[in-house]
Amino acid sequence: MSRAHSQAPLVEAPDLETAYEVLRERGMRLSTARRLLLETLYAATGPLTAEQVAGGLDIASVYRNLETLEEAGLVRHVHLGHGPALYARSSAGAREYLRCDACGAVVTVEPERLDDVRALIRERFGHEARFTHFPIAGLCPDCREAEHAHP
Amino acid sequence: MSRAHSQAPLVEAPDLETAYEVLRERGMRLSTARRLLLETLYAATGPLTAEQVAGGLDIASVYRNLETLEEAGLVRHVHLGHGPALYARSSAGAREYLRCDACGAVVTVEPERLDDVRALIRERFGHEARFTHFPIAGLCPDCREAEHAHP
DNA sequence: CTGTGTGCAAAGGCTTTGCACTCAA
DNA sequence: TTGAGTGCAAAGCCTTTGCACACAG
Repeated sequence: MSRAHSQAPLVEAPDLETAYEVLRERGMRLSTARRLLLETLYAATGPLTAEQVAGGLDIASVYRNLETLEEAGLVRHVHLGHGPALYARSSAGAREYLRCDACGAVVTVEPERLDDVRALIRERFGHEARFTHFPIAGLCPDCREAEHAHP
Repeated sequence: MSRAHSQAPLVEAPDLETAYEVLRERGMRLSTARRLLLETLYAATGPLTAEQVAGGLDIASVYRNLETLEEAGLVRHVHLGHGPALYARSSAGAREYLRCDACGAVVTVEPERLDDVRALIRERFGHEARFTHFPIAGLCPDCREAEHAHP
């Protein structure tokens, strides 16, 4: 599956032990691969591709597990432009993204900083906007200026 | 190429003849394939996949031409969720999109209706948001309600 | 011991590239 | 006539699936 899914409810697991506990509670096995993925994601400073997070594990298992961990609410993925999806632990602070179409620069922001944007969109369209899975696309300050210079 | 490109300046070509004229002015050939693609896109009521727009033409040529026509400012493509990109003539009225992550529903809106959203984002982040190439993702009214019911 | 999770291999969906031929200008 | 544009075939990138084996519980 993984097509057109609403996001699984996020789980607060501030550290690895808690994350393992979440898996146990769900009756999921704590395989070595699973531990490794979680370790990598918990150590990472930003979102990683499946390949980056793999670290020698088979890529098919990596995708399967990332999906599973996402269903468990421990992991989230985001599509930044073209290229592969990026994965991160879900309890990692800032979780919404802006991305420059021109240079690819990505800004991560806390959800609260987009609450009034969300409110405006919701008032007008009834749509509950979320920039966690797909970012706000557009032009970053630099590229906007550059485009203004050479139009 | 086609990676991380800023959008080509949009060209107003309200009808096929004008579109052909644009190509001529650019010194581009009016091949049968090119005519066919433009005819299909100008006849379409909504954005189409490369395959839908192909109509018997070789898919490689279709992609090549869609890119070329996009550079000429006559065509634009949008990525609605996963799945293939969708192409449309650029001078087709409404041009920004909202999309439901849960059910896949797409709403097309005129750029003006997002101007204040854009202003808010721009004030706060300096980012010039554009929902023409990647939509505003989130939950449509129905799915938001459904999620509220079974959380 | 059981069946969940694993690696390996292969396929699948979308898109791009290489190459020789064709046709618009 | 000539090189921009074409179809065909193949590859490329990211991701999923099928299957037999392995290991957590």
